[in-house]
Amino acid sequence: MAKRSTTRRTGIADVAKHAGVSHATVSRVMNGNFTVDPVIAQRVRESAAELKYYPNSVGRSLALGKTDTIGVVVPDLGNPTFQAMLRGVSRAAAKDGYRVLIADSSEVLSEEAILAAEARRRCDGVVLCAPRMSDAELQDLASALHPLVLINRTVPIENTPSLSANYGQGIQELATYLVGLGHKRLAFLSGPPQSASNRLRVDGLAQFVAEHPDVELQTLSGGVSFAEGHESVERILASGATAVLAFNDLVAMGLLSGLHERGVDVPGEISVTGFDDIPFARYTTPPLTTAAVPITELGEAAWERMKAVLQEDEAVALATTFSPRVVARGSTGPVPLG
Amino acid sequence: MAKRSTTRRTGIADVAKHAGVSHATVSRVMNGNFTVDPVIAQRVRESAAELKYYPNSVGRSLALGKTDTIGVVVPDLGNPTFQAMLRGVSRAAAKDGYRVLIADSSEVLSEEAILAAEARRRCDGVVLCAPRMSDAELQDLASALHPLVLINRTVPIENTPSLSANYGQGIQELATYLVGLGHKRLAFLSGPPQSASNRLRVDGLAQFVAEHPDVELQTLSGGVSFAEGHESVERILASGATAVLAFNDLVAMGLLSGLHERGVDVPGEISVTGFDDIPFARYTTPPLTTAAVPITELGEAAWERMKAVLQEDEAVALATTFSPRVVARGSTGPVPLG
DNA sequence: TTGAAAGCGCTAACAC
DNA sequence: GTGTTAGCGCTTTCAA
Repeated sequence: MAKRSTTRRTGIADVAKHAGVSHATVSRVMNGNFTVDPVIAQRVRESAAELKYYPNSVGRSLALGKTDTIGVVVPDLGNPTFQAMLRGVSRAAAKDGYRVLIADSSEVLSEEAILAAEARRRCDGVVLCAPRMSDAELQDLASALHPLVLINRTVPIENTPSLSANYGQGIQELATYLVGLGHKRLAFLSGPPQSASNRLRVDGLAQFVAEHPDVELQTLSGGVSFAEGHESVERILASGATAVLAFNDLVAMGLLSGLHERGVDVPGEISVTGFDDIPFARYTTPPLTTAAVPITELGEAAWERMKAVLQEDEAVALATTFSPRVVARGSTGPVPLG
Repeated sequence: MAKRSTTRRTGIADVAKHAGVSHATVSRVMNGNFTVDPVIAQRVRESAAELKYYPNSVGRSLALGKTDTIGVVVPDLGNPTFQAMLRGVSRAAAKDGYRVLIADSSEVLSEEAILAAEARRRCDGVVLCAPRMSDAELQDLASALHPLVLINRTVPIENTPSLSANYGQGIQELATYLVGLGHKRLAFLSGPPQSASNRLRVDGLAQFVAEHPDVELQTLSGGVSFAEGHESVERILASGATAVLAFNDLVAMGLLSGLHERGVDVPGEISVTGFDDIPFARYTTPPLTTAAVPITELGEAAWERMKAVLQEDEAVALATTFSPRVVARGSTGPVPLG
């Protein structure tokens, strides 16, 4: 038996009694079923309005077998990239009457699978943003999570669409751009080793170096945050590189800030690139050259795929890749002389 | 009758049958009720594991009359301030086993009340972040929304706690700081007229000016975004002010960027302050002087109040105010000579 | 066109 | 300690 709160909300039964009809009829009216006599329908609507009746969505969900809600699991709600994804998913889903339940794993790997499973239990499907778990674990979980959509993680799983940015291509284009400016000594400030998108960058750069034997590339362990970029200034300067590819814009901005404090001229003495093109990138000093990842669109596309899976659409695109676009701004320039 | 999908998930009845007990016993075991014989409990757990059974949370919610979910309504998911609030609420709620459903009104005023009401129908309570609706509308809605917690909006409503930053005090402290540096001609780049937090700043500045007759203050209509800050450069320069109080950090950063492009030295020729202390504020060039609003803590506190209301705690603090703290950085300096 | 009744999956009071 | 049963609030089939 249900615990009833002190002041019960008005239910379908109250409206039925007030309008002098059965609750089935009220249900029909509330759902716009036109088989109801217009006069009665009107009376029901008036009763509903008078009693301030709104259908209880839990009861509705139970009867309908759907919640009109999807779960979105993100590694860190404080990260602008995931915020933008979330916003894309949320706004797109809202247009179709769906809501988003958020699950923030706070970068705790062991929480991720649990959160995802829990989200799935409450929702009609789940979107996993850049999941940190292993391929094997993801494969295992997939069937329990279905409908499942992956963002920035491509794993071939049946019925599981994925949307991702082509980080490998993006970083290659940035490198190409730098080399075009005359740079031969590059440094890559890498992200977390377990990050799939970091691996894509590493692989992309490896390919780039293979194709450009005259270019020297050093990889320095970096991180994902301002602070980590800021802290790597000394190591970057010691590396002798004339251009730095930072893992992302945050790291690049931290680096820019650190270089500025040390009195190093950017791009006069060293060029810096970011990755993502977060909103702030254009407002750094100098403005940051970066690879723009259409991250909000990725989120929107994730919802479109989810919708298709929910509608059991047979023709769901499986893996979709978005190409980053180099945005040349002031933080990069010709290689310094001498 | 419920629409059943092609592959039904395993329900409590399946486990009951498999373990040879009643579904009530399964329920007891799943809820850690210790009145069950340990041997039987173990058998049930094994059956549940084997069948990969997880309780359906919609059924659970209906029976228990609660969803363990709260709704958070924000005016704009793209705004760092609301992102930080959301993160605070979400993480704090998660620690107590609650999840957050997001509702982004995209600054569309007419959507706000609808979204809030809809969120309330699906959740155990709602948190309204900086609601744009009128006091009257908010009053009307409050009882339907209860349990309700307000962030950055103080309206005396029974049972409705509110958490807010003291924007009036914060802007006065910034003004005091600037005047301490010798500035006498200030400009305020204001936010949206309908924003409650803007009004608090305006009122705070009015009081400040009243107490400092030697200080001249001009108010220029600004906005909330980078772009709007960037666009106001000319008007700021034309105003003749030696120090600018921007509505928030975003506007200040846009302004900083515009001034830099125009070759105006900050703080040599003009001082600029922001408001909020968003994560990027310390990384601008020069680093931004601002009033730090403990926004994530506001979100966390909002959850604590919500929890108290949900537990029908009699002693819920009603209006809690957080004081911003001036963070002096490089974007402000002594008034220029001559 | 409408109402009675079953059922969605679960919890909890009650009886044994 | 365990099963039976009655709901939680809604949708939908079926019969009238």
